Amino acid sequence: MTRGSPETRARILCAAEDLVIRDGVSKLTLDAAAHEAGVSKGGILYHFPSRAALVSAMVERFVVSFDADLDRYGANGGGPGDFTRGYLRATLAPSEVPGDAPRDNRDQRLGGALLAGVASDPELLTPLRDRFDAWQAAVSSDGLPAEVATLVRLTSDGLWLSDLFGLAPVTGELREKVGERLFALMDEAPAAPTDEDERR
Amino acid sequence: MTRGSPETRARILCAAEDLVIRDGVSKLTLDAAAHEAGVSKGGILYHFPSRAALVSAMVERFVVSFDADLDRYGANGGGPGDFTRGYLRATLAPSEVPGDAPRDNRDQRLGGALLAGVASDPELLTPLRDRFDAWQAAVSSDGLPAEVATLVRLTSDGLWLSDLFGLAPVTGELREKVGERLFALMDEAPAAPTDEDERR
DNA sequence: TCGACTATACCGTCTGGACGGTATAGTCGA
DNA sequence: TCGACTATACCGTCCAGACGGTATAGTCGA
Repeated sequence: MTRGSPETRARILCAAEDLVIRDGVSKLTLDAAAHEAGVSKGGILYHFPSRAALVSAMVERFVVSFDADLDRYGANGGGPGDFTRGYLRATLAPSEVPGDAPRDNRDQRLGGALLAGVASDPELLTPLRDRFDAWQAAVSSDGLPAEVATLVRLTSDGLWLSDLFGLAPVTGELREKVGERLFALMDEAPAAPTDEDERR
Repeated sequence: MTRGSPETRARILCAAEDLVIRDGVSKLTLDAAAHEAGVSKGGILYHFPSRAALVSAMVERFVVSFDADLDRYGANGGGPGDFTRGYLRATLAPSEVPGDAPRDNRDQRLGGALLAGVASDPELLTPLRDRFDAWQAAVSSDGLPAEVATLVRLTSDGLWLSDLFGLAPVTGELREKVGERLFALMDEAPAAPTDEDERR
């Protein structure tokens, strides 16, 4: 179904990301992406039937990548609070790479690039929205008080999005301390109100 | 310096916002904005010398509007934690309007519209970034432990931005409970580490 | 107070360029 | 020989911005 070699496909996707990150969404034209990827315009159209398909693939890629991070950071352990802790760790992690400023981090900026790219056609955000709904559902039934878990989720998103847009990103020691506070909040939180508790 | 009547200018800005909110950034053309505002394309160019100037004015307007909100919600009282509390209240407030879902709120979506519009030319974000830097500075020297204040700021931004993009926005009771938790966090926080304390 | 002139606030049209997409012919390695 | 492209040419559309025009209100000297 998807034509072309996976390698070239990935190269195009990376090139498009780099381009958006560097120059902004408006510069993401088929010509520019082709040039950046070292591929002809026809080559791009060979892999992605339209520009929208390209952007859509970029969104898909981001979602998959963050889900993989969640796994990596133990968000699917199943214990109470595991998902929320994993979500926070996955958000915090990129900036922990030594010598790698958060704003230079690829994954971080990637998300923003996509958000921005997608903003030009709100339709393309739908898969991302669905994924976020699922994450929020997982967070709020994670064995922590829902408002504590949600607070952690929102702070993580705030961290991520402010990095993304360069809106007073929080870095270094302050970032770590915020993380510690959040972990402390979760540790102190009373045991989970489960669905059964709710029903009583 | 700014040409044209302030009324028409404001009408154009409002029209552009409505348009972006309704149809997405990519639909914000001079023609479309002119039509929406009941003005000719030439009329728009009379008020804003270029499309970029229009978008830039939209950003400026958002910044001013949020600063006004901060004042309105007592962010400039001068007491310890006042700014941070005001910031949180200003973020929470729109959803408190009865019968007005947060995603339908103009100011909320306005911000997103601008962010998105601006994403196409990262340069235009600069004034917004500067303002955010100032807000972060105010928050973190507000008489609360910096990481608590920053945490509140980030959660507010998370609330705002997830509303904005429709990324699992938090509404209703849960939203209120998150707010309460944050206020409680600030109330419980130890007294301000002042600059003098730091120097010791 | 009247005519000349100016400034302001627009309107409507045109143009040049960019961009998405199509089509087609050809290359090249496995 | 077929899949994976490259290279190039082209079409239709959209859009920013330039430009010339117009209507109206105000100014000012005689």
